[in-house]
Amino acid sequence: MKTKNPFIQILSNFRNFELEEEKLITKHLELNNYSTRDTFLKTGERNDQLGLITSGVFRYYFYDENGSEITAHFMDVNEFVGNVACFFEYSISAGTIEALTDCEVIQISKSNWDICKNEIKDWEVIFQKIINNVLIKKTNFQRSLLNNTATESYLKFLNYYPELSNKVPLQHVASYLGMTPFSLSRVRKTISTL
Amino acid sequence: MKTKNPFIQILSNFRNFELEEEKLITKHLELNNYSTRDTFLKTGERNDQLGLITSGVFRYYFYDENGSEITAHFMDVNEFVGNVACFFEYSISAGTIEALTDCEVIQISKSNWDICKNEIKDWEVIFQKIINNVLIKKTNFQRSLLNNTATESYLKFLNYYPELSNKVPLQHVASYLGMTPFSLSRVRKTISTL
DNA sequence: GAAAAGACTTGCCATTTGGCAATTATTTAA
DNA sequence: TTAAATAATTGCCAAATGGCAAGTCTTTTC
Repeated sequence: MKTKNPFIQILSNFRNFELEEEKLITKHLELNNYSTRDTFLKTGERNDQLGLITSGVFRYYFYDENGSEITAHFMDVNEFVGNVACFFEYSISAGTIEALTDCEVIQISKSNWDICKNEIKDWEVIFQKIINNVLIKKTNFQRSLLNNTATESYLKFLNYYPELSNKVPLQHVASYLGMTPFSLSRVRKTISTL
Repeated sequence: MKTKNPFIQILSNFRNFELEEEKLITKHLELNNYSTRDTFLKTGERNDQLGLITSGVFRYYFYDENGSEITAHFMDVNEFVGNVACFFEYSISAGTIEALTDCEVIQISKSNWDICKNEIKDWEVIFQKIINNVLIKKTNFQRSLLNNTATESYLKFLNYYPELSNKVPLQHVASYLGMTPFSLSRVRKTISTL
């Protein structure tokens, strides 16, 4: 039996599709490869692609009011890559999405997405639910960072995203957790001697 | 001309409703009053009500792994009150929603919501979008707290939720921002002398 | 309206984290 | 393969925040 397209697999968690529907969806998807440091989306651009990561890691970063670079999200295997707010609202991205490793992505353009929306029942709701779940998870995690020490935050990160710590440079993890690279380096040292 | 029901008003930002639809929706809504310190939802309960706040403020709080009480959300006028994750998934709430002032709420039960879902086109998508927007806003705000000093965080809070600072006890704002009440008290002192 | 309970402020000191410079390790590019 | 650039570590000190106790102010309750 042929292995299912991972993109459809994710959607299938919310509803089963007829073979005809699967074909239609597949026809509107595109496989893309990114090398380390390639960008999926740049600041100021409209985000007209949404992709499911089948290998690799991306990060989303922007510059805050002091000009400091802040890594606000990581996007890992089996997660969607894209600035979802921009994708759905045709708005302009305030940050950049960059590949931290070589990546493979199954992606759909906004125009193809709109076609599927008209053809496939529940299409929009399914995506909304997926995004909702991601956001709820993310909000809860960020909330937990606010009331923790640096060490606790990093331990939670390790627990929450066990895959990421090996793939992502320390400086970006530090930024993501809201601490300096110096602090994170010290935290790691402390943890390693436990 | 009769003033529109605020609940329908909010939904109308996403789609216009026929008069018949509005009647149907209204029929499934209920007006409720809460006194200060009444609970909308308790830890361990299933959240089968979703409400639009027409006056007053609620907070959502839970106890973290150290047993400290953490205020994770405020819900103000024109926002929805409820644990949305629980509402849509019939799951059990990990925290309590409590009225911080006397409140008036237009609410809908899950069973009535389900009825509307079958009767009103786009019903589910509209709610998903509303929740999505709230979550995106919340995530961005929380993210900004991670890279700020206590004073900056409080100034952002004032800017972001200008109404709330007068209505909400200091201790809960402090918890929300991830600092101690002592620190927030000092921050306020500093700010007042600027 | 008085007593009690709870919330907020402030001082003092401890702890945590940040900032910067110097050093080492790792990655990139020629 | 080597030189250059970038990233990570570590020491030292400064700044920010936390913890606790005492005192004041506010709210609740009887």
